[in-house]
Amino acid sequence: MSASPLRLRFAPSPTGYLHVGGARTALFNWLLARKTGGKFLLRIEDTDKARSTDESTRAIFEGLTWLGLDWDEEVVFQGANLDRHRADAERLLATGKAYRCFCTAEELQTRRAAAEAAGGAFVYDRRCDALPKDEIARRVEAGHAFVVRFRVPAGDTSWDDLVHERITFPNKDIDDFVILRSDGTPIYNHAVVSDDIAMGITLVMRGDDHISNTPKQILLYEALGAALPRFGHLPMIHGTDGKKLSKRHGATAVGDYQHLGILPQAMVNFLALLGWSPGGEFEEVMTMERLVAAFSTDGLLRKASVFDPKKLEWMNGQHLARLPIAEVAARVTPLVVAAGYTTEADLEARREWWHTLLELLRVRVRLLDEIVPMAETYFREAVTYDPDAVAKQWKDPAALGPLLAATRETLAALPTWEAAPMEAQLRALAEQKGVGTGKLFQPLRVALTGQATSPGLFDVMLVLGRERSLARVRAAEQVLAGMVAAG
RNA sequence: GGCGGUAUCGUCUAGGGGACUAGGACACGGCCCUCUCAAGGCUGGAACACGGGUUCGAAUCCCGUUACCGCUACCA
Repeated sequence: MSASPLRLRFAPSPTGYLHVGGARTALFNWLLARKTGGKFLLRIEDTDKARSTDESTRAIFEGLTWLGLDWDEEVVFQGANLDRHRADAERLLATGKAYRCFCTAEELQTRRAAAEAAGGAFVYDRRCDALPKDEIARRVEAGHAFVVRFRVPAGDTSWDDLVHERITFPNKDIDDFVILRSDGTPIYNHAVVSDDIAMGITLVMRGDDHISNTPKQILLYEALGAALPRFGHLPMIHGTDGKKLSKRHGATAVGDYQHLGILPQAMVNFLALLGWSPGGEFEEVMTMERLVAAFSTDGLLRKASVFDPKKLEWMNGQHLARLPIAEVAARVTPLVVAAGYTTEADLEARREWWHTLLELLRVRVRLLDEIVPMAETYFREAVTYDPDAVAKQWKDPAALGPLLAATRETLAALPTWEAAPMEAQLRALAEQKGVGTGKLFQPLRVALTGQATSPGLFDVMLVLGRERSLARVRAAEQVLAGMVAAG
């Protein structure tokens, strides 16, 4: 396509956390940069001093890093470019592309209210543009406050959007917008254009809530005599109720999902499929590498999509099941250590055992954190019995006690502690006792784990080890005996 | 209100005039597997917003309507 490498950017304002919508925008820019050998730049739009915080800036860095979206070159802080923004505005003033406006915010507010009351749309009437030169000079001399307004020329402004087709705005519908506040700081559209020009951005890919800003920005590029970049407007991401995603929908920051136990690769995969499709038949579960290879602006969709947490969870389960076990261990180890079950050194010492346990558990969960409670019983000496499991599986303590005793003796008699002979002997025992395997295995599961559900029984006994398994069965026998005695 | 954008199963999407009795995925139901729970396999219900055109033929092209979303600040 284009001969020179693409220069793309993600330009969030640090006024909150990294939102999933922003993350998706960043992802698409990153994907395209990596796919085409272009650059992916990061610019922090911190010109709104009142709302910008360092904490938010950090959250953006952390969020992007967690997702694996690394940026090229130095981070640009918009606030540091104030002098250039001002100089560009001065240049527009000098070339007659912009003019000073002395109307106060209060006056404007009143006129706007009046216009709306009359049922019409408010457009600035250019009264200050009609001021005589000497009057302007007099007011400036007298120190009257003024803003700088861009004089929107007549005509139409249009562009070929990368996602949409051609979009056209009649200039008459565009107000003479302010580019410099009375305190000399730039307004968004002006700062963006000034910075995008300075950064050499060749493709502006952002949310489609910026579509109506685009004609203003194009006009600014032209007035500044700069080459136009291409524009691409991505659809929004909505909540399950079809409304723009917000706090009401629960977790909206990527950090929220990180703490919920979502894997970054799952988040990336899920987000990539919101507003983009490789087209045709395709496997939905993809690695970063595959996404980069498959990504193309041709597959960009125009319709807003709904963020479905259920599908994200499913996606996470898929990635969790495919991840190399060492990576799963790296992520779960801190969690079980934090839960107080064990220490990192202990897990390192019995790495193989730990990995075996994780293999058994990971396929049964969708979120990383869900592994933690499941793993607990394998770290404890004694079993904590789940009341529901006991109520369901230990209904007949008098009959069960002897059966578990027989089970324990059978297991204890095994020359080796291996799954196959274990299973063969226990099945034989069930048959000999005239009970279905379920009638034997289910109560035994409760005896071994305290739970009604668990990985396969023989896997459980292997992980537990011979001594602990036998001890737990014996403990269960005692509990059952107590139940019989208690009536 | 004005301007702009969008419109395929509940959700994510395939589809770019005939291959569509509209395909896949998530979710939901059933069945299989089975010591439980998952995973996996099979399977069921479920959609082209509406109305006009264009065409031999429209989910696909055009127009209108409706709905939804965004913008409409000396916010970003």
